[in-house]
Amino acid sequence: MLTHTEENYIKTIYHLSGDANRDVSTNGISEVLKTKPASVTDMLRKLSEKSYIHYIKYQGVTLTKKGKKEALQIIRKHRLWEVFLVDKLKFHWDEVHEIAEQLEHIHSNLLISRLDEFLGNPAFDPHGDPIPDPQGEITIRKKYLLCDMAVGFNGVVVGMLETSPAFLQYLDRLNICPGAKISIKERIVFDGSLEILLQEDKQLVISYEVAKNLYVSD
Amino acid sequence: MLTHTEENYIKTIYHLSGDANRDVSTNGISEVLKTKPASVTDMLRKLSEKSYIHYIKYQGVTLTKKGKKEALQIIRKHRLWEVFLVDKLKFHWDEVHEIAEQLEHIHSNLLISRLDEFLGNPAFDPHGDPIPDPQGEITIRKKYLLCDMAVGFNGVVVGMLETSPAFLQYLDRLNICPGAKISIKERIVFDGSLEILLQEDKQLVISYEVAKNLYVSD
DNA sequence: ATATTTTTTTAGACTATTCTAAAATCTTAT
DNA sequence: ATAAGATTTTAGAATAGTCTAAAAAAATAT
Repeated sequence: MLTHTEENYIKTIYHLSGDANRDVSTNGISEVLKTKPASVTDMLRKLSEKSYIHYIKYQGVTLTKKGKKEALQIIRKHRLWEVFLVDKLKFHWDEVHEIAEQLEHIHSNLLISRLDEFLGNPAFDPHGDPIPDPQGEITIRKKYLLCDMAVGFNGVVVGMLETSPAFLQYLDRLNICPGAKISIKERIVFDGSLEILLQEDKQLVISYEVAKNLYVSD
Repeated sequence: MLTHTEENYIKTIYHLSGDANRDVSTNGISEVLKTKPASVTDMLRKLSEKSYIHYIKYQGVTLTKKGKKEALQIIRKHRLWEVFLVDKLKFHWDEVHEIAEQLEHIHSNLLISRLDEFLGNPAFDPHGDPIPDPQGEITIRKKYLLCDMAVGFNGVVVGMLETSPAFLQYLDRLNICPGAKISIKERIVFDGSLEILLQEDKQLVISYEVAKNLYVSD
């Protein structure tokens, strides 16, 4: 069984390597995990021995099939717990990450399948990210920047490019959050701002700057 | 902040010392935690330095006020999670302990108060044990062995003396579980067996041997 | 009261994870 | 092509928690 630390490294490698399974750098990992590169090297040797990663000295790492499977299980747990925290315990979608970071390390398959069922088998977490199924399959949902969509577009908010507290607070004030329904009514040519309809009832105007930082999907 | 290990030691000392805050032995702790006495000694020195326990070499330990407060918080978390697992995720009351052992170490006061609220501020866990309130106060509920109660008694099952799988499985077959309402209709003089009414609708007879191992409260 | 047994502690060592400092390797700019 | 700079690895050490073996203290039995 993996330790919390090993799980965190695997998860970080997954996030850094992206869908394309690109090579991940030692420094990159150390930055995310706030450890020194030397510590990362030690762990990489260990994970390589346990065959969770492909690792060649000085050349970066990728996850093996086994490692990727493990990463997806951890992400599945993390995102299911986030849904629990937001849907059931009324947390704001923006304050659940740290708690889910702890909960994702609870070991019990039965717990996770029961939780999944209890939550109604959600496909996306409160940030709009897909929740891997028990086999590690994820529903890929193409996402676009709102600013690139045409008048008449109709879809849902699935995330933000910019994640500074200032931006998130502003969005919150506008009632824009992941999962919110959004459609484009008009584009103001003068400054690129958009007139939108939110949740099918609130009409408002958002600046091009805001639209440039909002991911949507249809 | 305490580590998982430190929390486990504090919790164990609390459980071993009981309400009366009796002195706890090094060997006793090592047995519960399945570590060697030498390891316990090391940890006791550490917890003593952090003033969670009163510790004099060769004389056993008790919790300080600070230690007891900490223990009660951990127990509060453990028992609230047990309620969650049974009430919401449909676990059997007898299979939740190990998972709760992990969940009790999640650090977030907000999480626990939200969970408490979500569960309807329960006073007892699925085993019938009291859940400390946020200040660490516990509702003490006097418990008796069912065999000692008179005909006409009316109350609830709050625990078992014997906890072997065989006994628990048998109780399960009879639908006797903590929280179940129970009243005594008649006592058979010949063998001490009891005719009882369970959950106000099921009438059955249980042996003296069974009644001797059932805790009840009114 | 003292010898024996049990309990507890000390001393020294191991594993996991981290660190610092220095060496090795790779990349980039000329 | 090579020097300078950046990245990565190695070497050696620290901390938390555990262990074994042996010493010290307490409890017990005659």
